[in-house]
Amino acid sequence: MPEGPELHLASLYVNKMCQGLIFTGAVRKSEVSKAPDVPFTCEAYRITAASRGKEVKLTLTPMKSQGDQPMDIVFRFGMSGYFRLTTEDELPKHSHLRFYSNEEPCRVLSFVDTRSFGSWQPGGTWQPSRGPCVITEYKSFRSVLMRALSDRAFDRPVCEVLLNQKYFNGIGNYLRAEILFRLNIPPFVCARSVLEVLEAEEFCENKPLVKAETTGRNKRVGIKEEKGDLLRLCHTVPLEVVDLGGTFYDSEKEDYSDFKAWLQCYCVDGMKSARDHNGRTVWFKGDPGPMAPKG
DNA sequence: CGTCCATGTCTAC
DNA sequence: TAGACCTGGACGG
Repeated sequence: MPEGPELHLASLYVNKMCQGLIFTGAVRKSEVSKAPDVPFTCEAYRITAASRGKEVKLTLTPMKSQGDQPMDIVFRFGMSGYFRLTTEDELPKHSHLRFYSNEEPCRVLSFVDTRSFGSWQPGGTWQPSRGPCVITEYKSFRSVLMRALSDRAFDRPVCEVLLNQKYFNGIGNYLRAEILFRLNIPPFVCARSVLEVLEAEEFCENKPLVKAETTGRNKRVGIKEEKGDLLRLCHTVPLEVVDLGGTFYDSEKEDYSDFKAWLQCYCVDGMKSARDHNGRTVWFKGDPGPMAPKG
């Protein structure tokens, strides 16, 4: 699950489910987790969440200022992380970090991570090597990127650069496929050649967001960029998944059918796939582009 | 039973 | 660039 949209949905989930809840006691770690202990204990505290790209920050806020300090914990989700609020009886398998409510019987907010590639950092801040969030910081995402095009990082194929979290914080393997597919951009063209022709942000900021279903009039007139350019789609395509959100993140039974129906390219029958230079599968349609790995 | 694959980093040679 | 870190589901024999 976890690319930018899932992390953002996770923050919405925590804020919704924990609104009005009071948590108490220590933050507890599973026996098997090798991640750091969270040295926080408090009689009564609240939990709120925020997301930035592929990170979620939980803020634990003591209710009475009796010397207890608030604490931030920054999570990365690896390949399988998510949050769930359950009763103690129904703790999910692989619940690795737990926050206990003061209810009777109590409920538990769990960080669940089957494969344990995820991580957390108590007292943490957003990872400095990661750039602005494509979902929540679009404007600065765009300006940072447009000012950085001389970076050798952009010598790489665009499909690989889209996974570089220094510039595309929140984009992952399914989003890169969906975004490039929408614009018919071959995955293995040089990233800089795609990006250097884009307009500076002031020209794009205030353009109205045109929905995928355009009017017949727009089609007839042939308005250019009705979908937006590559950077705009790095914002709007993840937002589509966020809007899908409730249906698969919020429900108890994991139902991916809406999400699967939303995918147009990633793992879709009839699409091509190839390994990129980092060994990850990239999905696309048509021409792979000139920088495709040989063999 | 086995092999391959997975929405991601992270680090060592 | 290759391997490490993990669990589990799909599929083959």
